[in-house]
Amino acid sequence: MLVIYNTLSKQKEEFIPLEKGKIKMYVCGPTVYDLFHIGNARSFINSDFIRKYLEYKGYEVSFAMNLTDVDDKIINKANAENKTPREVAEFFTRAFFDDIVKLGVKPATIYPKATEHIGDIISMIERLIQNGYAYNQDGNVFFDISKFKNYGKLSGKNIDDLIEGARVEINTAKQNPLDFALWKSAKPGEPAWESPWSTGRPGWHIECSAMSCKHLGDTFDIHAGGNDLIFPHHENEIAQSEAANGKTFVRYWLHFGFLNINNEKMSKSLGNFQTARDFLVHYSAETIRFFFAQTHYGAPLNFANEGLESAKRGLQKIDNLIQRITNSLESAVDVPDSLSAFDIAQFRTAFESAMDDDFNTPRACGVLFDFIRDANKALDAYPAAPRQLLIAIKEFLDITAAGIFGIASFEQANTNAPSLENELIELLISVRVEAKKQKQYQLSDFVRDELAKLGIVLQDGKDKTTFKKLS
RNA sequence: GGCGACGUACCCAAGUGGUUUAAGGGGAAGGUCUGCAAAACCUUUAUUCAUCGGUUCGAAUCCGAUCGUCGCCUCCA
Repeated sequence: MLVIYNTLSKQKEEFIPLEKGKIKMYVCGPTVYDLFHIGNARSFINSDFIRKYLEYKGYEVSFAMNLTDVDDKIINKANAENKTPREVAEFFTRAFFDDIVKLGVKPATIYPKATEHIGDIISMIERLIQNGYAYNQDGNVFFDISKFKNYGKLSGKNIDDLIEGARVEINTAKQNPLDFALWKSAKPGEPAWESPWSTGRPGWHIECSAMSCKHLGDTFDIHAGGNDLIFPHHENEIAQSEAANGKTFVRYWLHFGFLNINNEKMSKSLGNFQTARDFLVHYSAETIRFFFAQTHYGAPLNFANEGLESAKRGLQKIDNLIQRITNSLESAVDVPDSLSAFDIAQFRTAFESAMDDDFNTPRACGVLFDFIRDANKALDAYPAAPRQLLIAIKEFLDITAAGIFGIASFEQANTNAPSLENELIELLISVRVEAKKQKQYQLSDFVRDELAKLGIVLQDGKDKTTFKKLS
């Protein structure tokens, strides 16, 4: 049974999709005005874990992620760089896709863009006005939160407290300081579309409502995003969508904890961020994915060098087993009963029960490492590598480490399959073995050291020397 | 000011009433292997869960207080 913590109810709930076997899922995507940072990457990668696990469970997942390509920040950036907002948006949209692929994130089913849904947005606003939830003030349309009785149900805020809070800006055009813009009339030079109210552009929140409803339906299963979106963004999405459609908007809300740096939220406005692109110069995608997987998606996570180094080393344990399997598969012998001594099904069950419990990736990682330890032990028990056991171990790793987590890869494992390079290395190894036999240790150490300089590490085993290429 | 989250070993981090006298990763120590190393693998590493009270047959887990950290209330994943 899959259980998900729902922000709306503040508790774990059994997950039952609206339509059997199918899941409609929406994650708030980027505003394409800059490269995204690793804090943003945390949301994308956590969504990726969740999506891949749901697919592993056999669900057909329709996964939509919006691209906000019209926004103040894009306009500002364009002005600052003497470009059109469209050029800025297109440039960073491409950059987004490049980086997401490098991070090993499976592309969403659809990436709706705000600028391609202006018609849907306008018709949703029209419905809101018709239903009495919105008003036009000199070409600006605002949502009237006093008309929506459940306003605050997601974030647990009450309207009076919010009004008292000193931080709500007074905007005289609004009837209530908490009302928010659905449509903004454009200033000269800004991107703008014709509408019944003014030549202008959509407000921030409405695009998500219009696009998610269009592509996933008026009611859909999962909506995820960063913790900071709970209020006001998601609160406003609920108000708009439910006021326009008269139906429950989203059934399960999940929110990602922040990536902190020096125990402070990493954010564009604080300037304490590192772009994902820059990060990938120093570390692999597998490292950051594993680093994220070791903390629950909802908990805050401090981004520190120590933690990344620790993740990087931990990953080697997985790689070593993959390397071991890849190398020994060729010379493996048939041992049909080799499976009986090692109960893989038990690990599969443990892995699933961890993931079924609100996508508990840290616990699932624990299962993975228990598995690795036991798999090594099981293999040690055989004088020659048993094919059936190797295949079963590989299968488990393929599903978990390589598949759902994307923190390891059999494709990238360096094989000792014949290639000129590998044969040359083998030749040097046999020279070294010969030198060792004759106790010419100076020569054998020379071969070892020189190969090490080339990134090839020799591993003297019991009766065979193997090698490993460092990437 | 309002609302909320969190505080578990040297570091990171699961566990939220008995199967846990607390998973897993890093680190450290020991071992196997080795000419020596390295790598790899194996083993060990918290009677204790911020502090103090309380509830309970039984708590890291529930309740209260205290201290500390962080977030939202403004754009933000």
